[in-house]
Amino acid sequence: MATLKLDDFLPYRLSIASNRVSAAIASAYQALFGLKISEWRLVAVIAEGPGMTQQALGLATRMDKVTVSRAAAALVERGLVARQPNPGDQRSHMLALTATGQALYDDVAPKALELEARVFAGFSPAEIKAFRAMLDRIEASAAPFDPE
Amino acid sequence: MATLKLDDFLPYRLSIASNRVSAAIASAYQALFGLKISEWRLVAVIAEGPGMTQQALGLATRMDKVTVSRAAAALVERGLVARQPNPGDQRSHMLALTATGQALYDDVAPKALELEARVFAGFSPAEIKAFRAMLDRIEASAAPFDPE
DNA sequence: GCTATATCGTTTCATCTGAAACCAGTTGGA
DNA sequence: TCCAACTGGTTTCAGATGAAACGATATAGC
Repeated sequence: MATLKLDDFLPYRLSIASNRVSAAIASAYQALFGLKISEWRLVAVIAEGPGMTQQALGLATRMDKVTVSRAAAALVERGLVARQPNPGDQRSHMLALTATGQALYDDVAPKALELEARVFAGFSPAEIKAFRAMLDRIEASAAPFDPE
Repeated sequence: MATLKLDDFLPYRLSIASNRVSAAIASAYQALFGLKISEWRLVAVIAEGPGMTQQALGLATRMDKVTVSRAAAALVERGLVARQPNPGDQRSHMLALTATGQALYDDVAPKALELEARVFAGFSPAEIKAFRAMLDRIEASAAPFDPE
């Protein structure tokens, strides 16, 4: 009979570790900038490459279009993001950071990197590289089940 | 100015990988056995060591007591778990698998291990060991932020 | 061109989640 | 032996989530 110790079950460990990290990040962003993770992700991607539609943002952040829609609305509401008309398609808009949004990003990004550094403190660059590579492979091998 | 590519941000990658794996497992359990992940975790822990209270189960599964309460109620309702009185404390019960519950567990456990194997296919034992160790360290270094 | 179908984004709704209030039972201190 | 404070567990409530329905625009086939 197969026996299974929950603590040895990798999907469980992965989930616990990920939830802890997410909770840490979420509360830091919320406290420091009033941003939810979904909003922060949008800001980061828009900063990388302005002028994306929500659909493109959804792909880039792997988030549901509903989540993107709500996060974008919140950012526009707060004046961090502006919508420009999309000449080629009137259903969508191009999103870009406002000056305020850019300033916020310039403020948030270092904090994010610092948090990351804190969580992964004590890992050598080689270990981090290996970890990243494993996440890629896991993501790929679990993707088929995930409709998205 | 610090720049941050979302795709290079480890907490993000960790979250995506974990969510994919969880989604895969959740849908498999739901389809095969009608179990949610919280319910499955309870079954696994109760099988390991019967006669635990919900409070102990919460610690063992790192789940909220509300989640444990609901999962336990569902399992009792389905006749997979039975509550025995706890002689030392009438507020709580000792939970154990029924024969049906045990049979289900015997059925579920191999499938779980198989799914895990599929997701982590292509990883050497050494890689898996290293990965597990990194998850432990991440969990520990993110824990201080997490009130639980 | 005109209609059928597909797509972008928002809204609705049903579900899930955990914080806080709650009830029942337990414990410690006067 | 009381009663105040505490603990195990359930219920309530408010917020978050995503599937499905929707409105508006785009596109393809005729």
